Amino acid sequence: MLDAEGLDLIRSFLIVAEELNFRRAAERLNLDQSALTRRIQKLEQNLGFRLFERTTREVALTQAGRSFYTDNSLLISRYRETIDAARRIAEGKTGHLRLAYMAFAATELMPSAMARFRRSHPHIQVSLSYIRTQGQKLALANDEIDAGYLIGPFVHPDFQTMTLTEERLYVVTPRNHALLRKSIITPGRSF
Amino acid sequence: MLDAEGLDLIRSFLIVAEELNFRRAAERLNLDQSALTRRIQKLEQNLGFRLFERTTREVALTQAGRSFYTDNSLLISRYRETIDAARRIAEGKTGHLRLAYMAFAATELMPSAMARFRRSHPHIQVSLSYIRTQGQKLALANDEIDAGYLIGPFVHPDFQTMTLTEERLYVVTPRNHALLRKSIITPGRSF
DNA sequence: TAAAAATACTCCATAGGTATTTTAT
DNA sequence: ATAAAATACCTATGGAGTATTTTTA
Repeated sequence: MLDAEGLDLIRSFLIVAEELNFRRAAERLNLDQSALTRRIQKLEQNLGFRLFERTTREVALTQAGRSFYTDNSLLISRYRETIDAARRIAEGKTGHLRLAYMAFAATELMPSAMARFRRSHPHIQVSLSYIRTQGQKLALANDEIDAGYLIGPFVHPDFQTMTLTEERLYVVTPRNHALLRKSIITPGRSF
Repeated sequence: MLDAEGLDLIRSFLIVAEELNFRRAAERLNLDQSALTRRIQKLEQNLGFRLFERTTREVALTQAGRSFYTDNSLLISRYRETIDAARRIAEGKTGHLRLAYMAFAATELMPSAMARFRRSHPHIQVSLSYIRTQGQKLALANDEIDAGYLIGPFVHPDFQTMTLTEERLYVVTPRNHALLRKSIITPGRSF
């Protein structure tokens, strides 16, 4: 696994700190002892302080080296975890879909789509929230949701829409209401 | 400050993720745009998945890239902190001394030494613990303390001793005790 | 067609290997 | 005398710059 790529110096340091022996550490790193010596020298030079006290007979961490070791062994393993997390997402083994819906989609559209999605993408975690059209537009803009069922039209360069269903509008009045005598009714103040 | 040495790829990624534009990111990194392109390519190749979706017109994070960014945005600064912490120790600006003492040192020796030490090394944190001679030897071996006031002799290749004071032994007896008639008294069962 | 990312090519710095020297026990 | 780290020297890999090509809105 070529994980901590680019962290060669730090990784080398950690190994030496564990082995306290350049030759063995070099072996573990598949590297020549002289190269490892130079790596550590370079790291120490970059940092500006010594990490090891060494004679040809004994290698020991300095106090600063000890601190550097404990701090960074955590850091590297955390870094590896971030890679794994990202990889899982890349491979579709996990993920998160934040979906909003409103009344018109609550009974048929959303539940049946959800059922299909759950079947085809079982590793994706889905969170649902009930938000109405205007709220969804805000939520989309604020990156609080990834998609939503809303009432169109909604035209915006950053977003895509797809018409899933069309519904006729009905006017409901008392019996014999004046509007019933008109042949065309326009939405507005008129009624 | 040549701090994040070796974290070039990650740092480059973070900047591109912020700018979402290779040319601008390259400028921020004092680097040629083509070099930056190659860095990201290399990082992606190392990781094994794509971090950006890019056309010549638009650069966007992939889901995995987004995860990688949020997880690692603090990585560099955390790493810098580990360096600073170690450097402070290396420069003697901070540190920790774990000191043990026992009765004979509690009234004069230790307190006055502590006062001097505090003055000369105000950044070093000192923790004191009351442990008797045998316990101190164990504690030293287990790296639980750094130094201690104990009753010598104590000869061991891993440790150094320094005689701070010598005390005469007195024998206390009831009046007219038999021992008072001897001219030499040897410690042991004799009394 | 214009602006941005990707590629081709060259050059140089740096990192690694081999052989040797230094050092401490 | 020996075992380990450090150094000298050489080579090769890889990363950066320049110039150019490809791509898409």
